Amino acid sequence: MQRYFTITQLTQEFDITTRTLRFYEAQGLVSPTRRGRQRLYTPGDRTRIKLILRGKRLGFSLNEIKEMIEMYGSAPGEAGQLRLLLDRIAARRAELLEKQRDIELTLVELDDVEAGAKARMAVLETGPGKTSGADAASEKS
Amino acid sequence: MQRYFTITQLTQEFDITTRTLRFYEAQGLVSPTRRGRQRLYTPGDRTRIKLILRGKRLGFSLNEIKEMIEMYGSAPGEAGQLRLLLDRIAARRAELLEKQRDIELTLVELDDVEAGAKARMAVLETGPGKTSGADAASEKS
DNA sequence: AGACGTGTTGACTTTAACGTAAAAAGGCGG
DNA sequence: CCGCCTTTTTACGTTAAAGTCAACACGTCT
Repeated sequence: MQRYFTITQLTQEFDITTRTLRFYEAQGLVSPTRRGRQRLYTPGDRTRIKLILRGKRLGFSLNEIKEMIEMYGSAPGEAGQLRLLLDRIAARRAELLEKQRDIELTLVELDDVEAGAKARMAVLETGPGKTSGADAASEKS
Repeated sequence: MQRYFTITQLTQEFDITTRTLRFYEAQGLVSPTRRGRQRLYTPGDRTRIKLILRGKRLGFSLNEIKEMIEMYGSAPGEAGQLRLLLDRIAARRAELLEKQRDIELTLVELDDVEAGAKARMAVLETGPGKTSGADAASEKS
């Protein structure tokens, strides 16, 4: 079990550049310890990086991701702070649910396009008889 | 039933600026017709705009969105083109499914954080007895 | 005709998220 | 000790996606 990761190990694992990791550090998203000048990433840092990349895949900005990560480590004690935290959680959850709906809609549409394409493929293979005019433009509210 | 939308109608409906719509037009994402110089958006243009915004919410770039929209309108006839189209559809679907998984993971984590916060709230309300050391840092592979 | 609101075009600026290049500092094998 | 490699720091460049600003073109209300 390896205690620390070097920067290049992580860049290879996640297919990113050193520039990216240093940039994330400059933005306060990770804070690797140092041996002299050299950065040493703990397994904890590594999971934070995974969280960052996941956030990016979902289209969140680095600032938003930073907020979310800070939620994770937060143990603010005070009641007002907790209320605020709960609000932020609710907001994020709403965004995520919207994204879920967006994805499902998009998947359905992709299915439609694929079905149409496959139908045309079939026609081409069996020899073009007569072009069927089934063109679903899908114009809803 | 209104035949056309003006640019400001759409900016108000979707909460974007005129600059944005003109930019999308410059990128070839929409092509409103003109009455003189003025842009007139059809219901079809309007749905395209909805598609664009949905794509943005999912973190796709305008170029990616353009590709996807072009898939929709595509009836390329030729077999090679259709193969290529099917490949692209498969690729997009894979991305979307990954995003789905990412979202589900994130939702679970949000649930965790929320549960922790609510627990601390409860302690604060009933009067702090003794701080329970149940701190789930969640360090998985 | 004058003023007003709305729309258009063009140019310049901004912001996020890195890329790229230069120079110096360790560490390490021969 | 020397050369080589990785890492670091600093600084400037780039790209996508708009924002901002200025000036001009319409239709129209009065």
